[in-house]
Amino acid sequence: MATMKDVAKAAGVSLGSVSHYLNGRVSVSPAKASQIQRAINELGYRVDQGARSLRRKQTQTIGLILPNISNPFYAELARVIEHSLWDEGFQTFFCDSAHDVARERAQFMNLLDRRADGILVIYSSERSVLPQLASETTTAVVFLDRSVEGQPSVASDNYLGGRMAAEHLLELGHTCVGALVGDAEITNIQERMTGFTEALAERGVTLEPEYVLYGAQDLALGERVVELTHLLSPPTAIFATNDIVAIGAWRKLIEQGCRIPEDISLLGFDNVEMGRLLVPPLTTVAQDISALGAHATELLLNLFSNQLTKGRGAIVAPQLLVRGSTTRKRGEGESM
Amino acid sequence: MATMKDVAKAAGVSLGSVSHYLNGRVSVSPAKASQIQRAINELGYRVDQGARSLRRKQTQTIGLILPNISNPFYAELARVIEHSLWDEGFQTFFCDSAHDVARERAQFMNLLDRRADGILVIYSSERSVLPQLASETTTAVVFLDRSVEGQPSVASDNYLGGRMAAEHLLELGHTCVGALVGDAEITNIQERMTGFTEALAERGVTLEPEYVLYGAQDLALGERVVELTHLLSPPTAIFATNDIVAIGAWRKLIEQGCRIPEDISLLGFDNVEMGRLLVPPLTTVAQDISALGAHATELLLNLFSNQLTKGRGAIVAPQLLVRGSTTRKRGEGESM
DNA sequence: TTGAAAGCGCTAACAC
DNA sequence: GTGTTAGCGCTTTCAA
Repeated sequence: MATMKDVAKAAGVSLGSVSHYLNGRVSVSPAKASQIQRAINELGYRVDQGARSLRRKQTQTIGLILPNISNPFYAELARVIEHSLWDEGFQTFFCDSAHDVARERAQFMNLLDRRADGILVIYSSERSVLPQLASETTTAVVFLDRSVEGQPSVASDNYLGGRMAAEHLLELGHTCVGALVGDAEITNIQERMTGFTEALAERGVTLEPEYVLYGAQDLALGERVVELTHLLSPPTAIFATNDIVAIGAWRKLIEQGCRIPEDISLLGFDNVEMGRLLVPPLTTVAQDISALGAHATELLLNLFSNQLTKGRGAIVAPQLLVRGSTTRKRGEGESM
Repeated sequence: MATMKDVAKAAGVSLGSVSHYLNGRVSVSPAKASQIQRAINELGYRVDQGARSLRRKQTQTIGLILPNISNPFYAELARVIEHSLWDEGFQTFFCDSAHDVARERAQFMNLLDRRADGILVIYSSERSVLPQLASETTTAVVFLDRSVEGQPSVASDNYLGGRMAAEHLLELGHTCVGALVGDAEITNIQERMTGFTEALAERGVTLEPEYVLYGAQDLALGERVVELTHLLSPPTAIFATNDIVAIGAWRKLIEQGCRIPEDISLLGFDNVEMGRLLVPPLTTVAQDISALGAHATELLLNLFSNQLTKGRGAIVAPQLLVRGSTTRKRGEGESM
């Protein structure tokens, strides 16, 4: 592969002139410029970004660590992030941690070794060591989808989202509600549940412990919804802390011949595309993925270019999307 | 950040010894080794992979270009690939081309500039210039999910998959069938349709032009399924060339009060997770994503490490997954 | 075993 | 404007 030296020789100029021509910071005469360009074309010369990075001490790369790219919520976030990063001239190093704390740690260190200019992380679990590692490095790190104490982080207002879910159900007249809680140890899920229960409590409704099921954030948890419908006095509405769980519940309920929303209202969180496609489509608390991604990349880029202070972050407002899976409690009139 | 030079000074040894210790190819005395290790710990030294790459002329990075990470089929493929690459000591540069030929081209060149050891590509459309660019570079490139003439490529046996779909429908007694064809210009889709129509033809069934709808590979195409059901003699079974399209059709049919599979059988291709979750679950021709990913990474790694010849590739067998969305044609007996 | 030194491909002072 | 040069952090030959 041709180097700058080869180009200089072919064009009959000095190495420095080629560099100047390429970087445009120091001007070169039109005559030399065209000679250089011709040599570049002839040799098919391409700058070596690695060598350039070594000198400039800037790699123009960003690392992205997330738990599972097959989760459509993370995939969409990754898409948005890659786009804005690319538009800003950065390449994305993609790391799928597979919900594995050790792997995640190794990926983080690897990113540091590669001198990534910054790292975006959606950590895998509360046992993650990344918040700790982030506080020990000088590399810019932004946490996404979870709020991390003392570290820059960008997340939805999960508490508010939880409240929105509860308020929607209350307005529809539901007073006996259940919940499916996936990955309850993760702070964002806790915030959703706090918002949900507090809003219920304010209207005198309590979420009874036997009406709450805990588990991993997956379809299997949703399918356990039957444990709720088999209760003596089954709930008339169910809140799932994320759409995947809600979809698992949807599937099980339909299979059991249960009508949604006539027999039971179902409400999710995230606004994954698939929820829209169900029949009936899933009512959900939508996270603004574009805003999440935009804020995260902007914050990260500011962090290492403008030397912004660490510890700042952004909270993105969620939005209730009322679709077909929730309706007024049976027997309830139209009056509030 | 500490450099090797700093470590050498702190340990009281030469720069070379530190390098030797780190790389383990030249042995150092136990005494020096422990001094060096101590210095490394004290300084929190981490090797600079960029500098190492410049010397070794190997970056241990692979580029992955795909049209849209939000497509669950590509997401799953990306997941599998990132995993095997990581296990082999490679980092993945992720590029989402957004189905944009110009963008895809820029990403490819960028990967070349970064001296990625290899590039894995699922190109965006038949107008893609990547097959051409790949033939002009010495960097290892493997095409995925599409067969490219004269270039190493890994794909499913789409022709066979198309045949499987047709044979399944024929065995169920369907003789009046329709098809929803997404992205018809892409070779893999053409192969699916060729297999499908040929297998039908062998049993004397023809796929009439008015029973075939063309469009982009998305939900909207699926929703146009009503154009088929409104025909005077509507098809009793429909083949969608991929699951996303099939899901769009599923949704529309259910909405219209059409019963699946009693009124109409529906068959997809890919085996996206969501298909399994519908009620009834979608019968589909499954692509073996793990095998696709494993073959692709293995081929790519061989290409630049073992200097294998270009032009080789792999074909992965698909598998018919009979689920609830297809059934025997109404009025047909159990006999074949 | 150890260390000195050349150099990977590039940038950016610096002097002309 | 142009060329020369030091050096980014590392690997690797080569002598000692």
